[in-house]
Amino acid sequence: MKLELIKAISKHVELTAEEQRQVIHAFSSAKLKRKELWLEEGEKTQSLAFVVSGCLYSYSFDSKGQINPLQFARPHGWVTDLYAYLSNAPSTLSVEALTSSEILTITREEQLKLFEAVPKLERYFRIITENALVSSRKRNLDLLNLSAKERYEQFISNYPGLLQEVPLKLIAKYIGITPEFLSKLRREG
Amino acid sequence: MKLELIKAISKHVELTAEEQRQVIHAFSSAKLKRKELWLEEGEKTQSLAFVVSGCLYSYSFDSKGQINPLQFARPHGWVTDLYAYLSNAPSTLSVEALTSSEILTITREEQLKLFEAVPKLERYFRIITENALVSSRKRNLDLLNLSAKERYEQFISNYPGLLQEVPLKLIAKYIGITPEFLSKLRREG
DNA sequence: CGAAAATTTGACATGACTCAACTGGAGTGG
DNA sequence: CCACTCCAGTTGAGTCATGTCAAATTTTCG
Repeated sequence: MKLELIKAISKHVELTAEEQRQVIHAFSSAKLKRKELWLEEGEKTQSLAFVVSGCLYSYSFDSKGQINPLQFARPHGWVTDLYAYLSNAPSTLSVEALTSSEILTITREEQLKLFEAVPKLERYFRIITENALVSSRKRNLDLLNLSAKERYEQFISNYPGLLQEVPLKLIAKYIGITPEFLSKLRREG
Repeated sequence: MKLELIKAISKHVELTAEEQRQVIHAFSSAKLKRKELWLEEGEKTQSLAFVVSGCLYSYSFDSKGQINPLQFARPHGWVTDLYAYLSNAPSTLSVEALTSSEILTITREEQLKLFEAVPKLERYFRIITENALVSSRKRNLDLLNLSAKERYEQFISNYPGLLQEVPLKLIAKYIGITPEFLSKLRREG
């Protein structure tokens, strides 16, 4: 299963056999059942997860205590509370498995060591972070400019298949509307 | 003025004198007057700007042809159409000076060469991209969870001083409301 | 000074929310 | 295998935050 990680990295930088060995060595693997928490709000673990299979999502709680999904992570994606991961603050997010999932995890400390040992990885993480930034800014734009209905349609086309795995109320929250209103949008087609 | 760039980079990675020389060599400097465009929608320049002094902002046009600000860049900040910069697509954004400004620019091609010559810079750009991603995700959350008034207050505290330099209609668009409504919020205090 | 742009105001319209009630399917225990 | 519960999803009535449009006012700057 660690091969998936090497495959993902190889899309952006080429690793020698020795480098691959070091990368593999730095990660631990784990399995999660549906609804199992990987990261819980308030923890201070500083760990980053690569999704091999399944689907996770990160969320916070809004002012009314409702779940507020932030990011969905599918195979070959990465997930954590980035701010907490980088700064060693206690996590403000939780991360939970939507379906049973396999992940590979690395601690911040291990990652920094790995950067020293395999500097090419700086490039890999620079690139995926750049891509994540492009998506996040795109999302900002969509939130500002699209109507609720357009955001829903956008979501469907951005995450084909997620509609089957994710309860509608999470999708509603993710696109910034209430479940009731999403229900009406769906009825009207 | 290129010293400012070295200063900014030095906050995250240490450069030798020779590396500093190479960095400085790769950038060109430019001055912009108020309202002058640095990057125009549709161009294919693949250039990245570091702000030495002044203030720039990037924007697109919304469905009604209104300016839609995306990012404000102040001294020690970076700005470009990131997607176009990375992928060599024609730019969908424009970048304009809000006040007379000094900037340092580098082309994508030069930047990639520079990464080969000074690998430490991969780290620098990884770090600032990570930070930008944290901010962008924070902004997503704010857009989803805060009321118009709260977003305005957030803006004021995130960008102290920008209120003086930026027309209110741009601020309104940036926080996702109409200038009329912003006007009402400000009256009510 | 005068024109153009930015900001403000007010009347009215509407997209999206709230709340409460209802429906239906998924699990659970007897 | 049924009865029960529980939660996700749906509906509808009423409300509220924010938008629209048009006009008045102020500011900016050539």
